[in-house]
Amino acid sequence: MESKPAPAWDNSRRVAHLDMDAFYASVELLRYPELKGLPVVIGAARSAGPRLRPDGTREYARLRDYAGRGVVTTSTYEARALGVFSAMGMMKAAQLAPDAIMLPVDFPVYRQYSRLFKQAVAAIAPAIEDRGIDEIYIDLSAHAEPSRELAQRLKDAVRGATGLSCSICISPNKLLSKIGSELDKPDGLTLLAMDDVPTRIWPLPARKVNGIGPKAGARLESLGILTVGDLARAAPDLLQENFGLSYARWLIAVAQGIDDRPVLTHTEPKSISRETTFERDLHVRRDRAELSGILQHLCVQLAADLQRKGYEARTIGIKLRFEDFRTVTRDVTLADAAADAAAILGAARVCLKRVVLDHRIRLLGVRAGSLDARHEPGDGPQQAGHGVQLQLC
DNA sequence: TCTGGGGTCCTAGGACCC
DNA sequence: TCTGGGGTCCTAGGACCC
Repeated sequence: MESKPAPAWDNSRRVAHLDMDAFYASVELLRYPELKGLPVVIGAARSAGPRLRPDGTREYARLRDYAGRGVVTTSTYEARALGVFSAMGMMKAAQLAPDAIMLPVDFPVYRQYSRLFKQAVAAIAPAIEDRGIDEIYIDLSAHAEPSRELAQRLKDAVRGATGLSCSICISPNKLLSKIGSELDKPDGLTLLAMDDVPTRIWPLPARKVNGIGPKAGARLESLGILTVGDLARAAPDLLQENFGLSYARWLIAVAQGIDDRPVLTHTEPKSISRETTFERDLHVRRDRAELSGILQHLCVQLAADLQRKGYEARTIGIKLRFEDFRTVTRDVTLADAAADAAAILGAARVCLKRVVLDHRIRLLGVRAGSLDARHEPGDGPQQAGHGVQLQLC
């Protein structure tokens, strides 16, 4: 019995990527079925939901009525057909689709549906990696059932638990499954094997690869590399000159569909943060009181998050975004880990003093990093995140 | 019509220690 | 006086993702 080194990829692995279709929008359509078939845009956290008319029908806000700094969180496929996509400014979306229905985001409801679909999947396949509210990876290597049947069973379970459709791809790794789950959206079911890479992956734009973002995509394009296939044919030296050794190596592997990352069923958080973009840019001196109050509020919220989740932080950081969109961060390591608002605020103020404040500010954030699991209650005095005298700036 | 909020990972320089 | 290499921590910024 010889022991062979692990191959660069393992065809015996089976990994699924499951992605809910237009998740927030689809949840809203369950609540407001009369909106089915219409362009609907979810965003505008500060706006109100639909109003009930005296005759019992609902009156919805239109995108044209929007004024503010929000971005589109999700849109229905009908809105996407009009050019409205996630992360687009709501004001721009309003230009493209003024008559589209506008709804505020309702995270508690989406989280509830998120739990429902993940529980339904877990009942069939428990090795799940959480990738946010609307998508997961699933390690199916231990299952015997053929991929198509298994994928269909997962989709049926999700629909049964939530009434919602999802798209799923099963392949030998996370990279391919992530790409594949998009190929047949919505309500998709895609199976990919390593042999399919040249025919099904190479024709795709390089930007479809998870990890090739706007910057790398543009750089690749400037080199004449438009598709994954172009990437597979690119000279390694050219890639290394432009992206550095480690990213170049990763690009080369990715172009062959190679990805060894395991499905991580449990991870500890590395940081917890709170930030807010103001409705108008604030002036450091003239709006000092308001800024102070916002900083204090963020610290109280962050302390509550830490305590609820059972962590304390050894570093505290701030984030500022100026009116010109320039972003700066500062952070400081504490002598003792902390989870209380007063300590966080004190550290945030230390950070703030290290920033030259010569522009109006549009965003302020506070971050807790280097997290440790907190001692069990009863180990010592725990400070509450409220009721403390907070003196600011 | 300027661009949310919550994260992860990587790079890189300097401090500091052995 | 000048000269090392390695390891780790701290800090800042940036790319990327959902």
